[in-house]
Amino acid sequence: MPDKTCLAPMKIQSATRKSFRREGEDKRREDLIAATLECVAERGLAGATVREIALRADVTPGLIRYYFPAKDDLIGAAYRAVMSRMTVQASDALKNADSDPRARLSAFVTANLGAPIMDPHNLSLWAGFIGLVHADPAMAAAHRDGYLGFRDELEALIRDALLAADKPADTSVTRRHAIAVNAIIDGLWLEGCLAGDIFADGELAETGIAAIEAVLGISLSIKGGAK
Amino acid sequence: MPDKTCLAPMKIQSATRKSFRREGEDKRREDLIAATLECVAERGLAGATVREIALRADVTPGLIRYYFPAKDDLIGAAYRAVMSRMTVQASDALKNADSDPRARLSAFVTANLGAPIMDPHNLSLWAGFIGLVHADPAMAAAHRDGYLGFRDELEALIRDALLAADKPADTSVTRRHAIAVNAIIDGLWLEGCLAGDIFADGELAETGIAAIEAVLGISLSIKGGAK
DNA sequence: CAAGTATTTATACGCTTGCATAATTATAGC
DNA sequence: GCTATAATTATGCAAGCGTATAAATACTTG
Repeated sequence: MPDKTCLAPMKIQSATRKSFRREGEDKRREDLIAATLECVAERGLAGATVREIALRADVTPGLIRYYFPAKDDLIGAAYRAVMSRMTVQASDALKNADSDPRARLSAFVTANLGAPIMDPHNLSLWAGFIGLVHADPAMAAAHRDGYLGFRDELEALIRDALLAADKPADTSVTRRHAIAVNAIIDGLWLEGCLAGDIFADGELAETGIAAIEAVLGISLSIKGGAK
Repeated sequence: MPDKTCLAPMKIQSATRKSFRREGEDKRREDLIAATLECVAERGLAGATVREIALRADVTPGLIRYYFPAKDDLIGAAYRAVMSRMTVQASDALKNADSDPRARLSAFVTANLGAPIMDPHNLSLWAGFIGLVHADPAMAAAHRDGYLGFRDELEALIRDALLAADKPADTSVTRRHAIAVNAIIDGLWLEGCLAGDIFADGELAETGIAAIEAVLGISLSIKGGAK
């Protein structure tokens, strides 16, 4: 039994070696993260194997370890990417929004309860990661930061909206309101992601805004078209 | 190199063979499911391997396949067990509750937003399974059934509470209310499971009831201690 | 108490996984 | 253009996975 590994001439093997380009570090990291998200979205977290990710990124598995010390680091980076993407998309909605604080809160809610944030893929990703949070302290910390950041942003919007409606807006009241409104958004987001097809278009956003108006005791629509 | 498998006398090997008892079929299934839930709770879905589950159930891996054709069947059974357990616990709270519909709704909410339902382990389990729902149609159906069942129960409670407060309770209004209240419960449950330690005891339940009162426009506390 | 059967263990196979390491190659700087 | 180096591929390994199957054993039934 001849040892092919030693006997075979090197040049012959190299004829079929894959050609490649050197990409910038940032580009590669982004590509790998994007490929990871594709895998998770399509086949769940279990489908995001090193080999499958590499395949999607048109790269060899080994390269992943060149950019990420361990697979978990890539997974964690992907998680942060999803959360930050959703955060940015929601914040973007504010940039193009009216200047009235109530309209801004309304726009924020609508953005979170519509495409592309309210998407089954996002839920799949989010859920998959949450399942790990309990075991991995580092990811737990990352998650808590994201959650608190979201709630803080929400609390600021709520405070401004309350003030604009001449309502009291102490920290004690805005805190509790933020918790409740956050729950409404999260809960409806969940429902929409899980079974979006059983709801009419925009129904969840409307329901959410109505519920939030009730909780805050103010109207979020600017009557009379004030500037 | 002698072939131990063939040369070794059988009797010697059997000296260390594990002794066992034959349990009833139901008992074994329950034990296996319980062991599965332990694994998922402690180390995530990925930690629920056939071998680990068998270890916890004090059983050999092979036995699992005797009761469940494939591992996925066990996982699915475990998922259904969790959901049904939570549903039953919430319904139990109603059995011991006041007869006033408003108090019943209040008790239902409180039960869902406290121990043992609002527990990080339950979230871990739930999230892990949700990650699979997207890929597995059978589990997706199981999940949707559970969700709609919960919402239907909630809608009935809401209708009764509204009627008790002399408020209109058409299907069109109860449906939307059920969606909103469901979101509040889910959202707060989520927050509590993920970061229960940053909330005071009972804070989430109180917040939830206050928010629901606002949404429904009724009070859930029976003033004057009516029977 | 003997025989039969349902339950349980034991063993092993084939596959996939994450990770390590050495060989190769594209690119940048002199 | 040459050379050094960083980026990428290729190869392989050890461990763990789910699953298959045969042997062993506890219980049931007569």
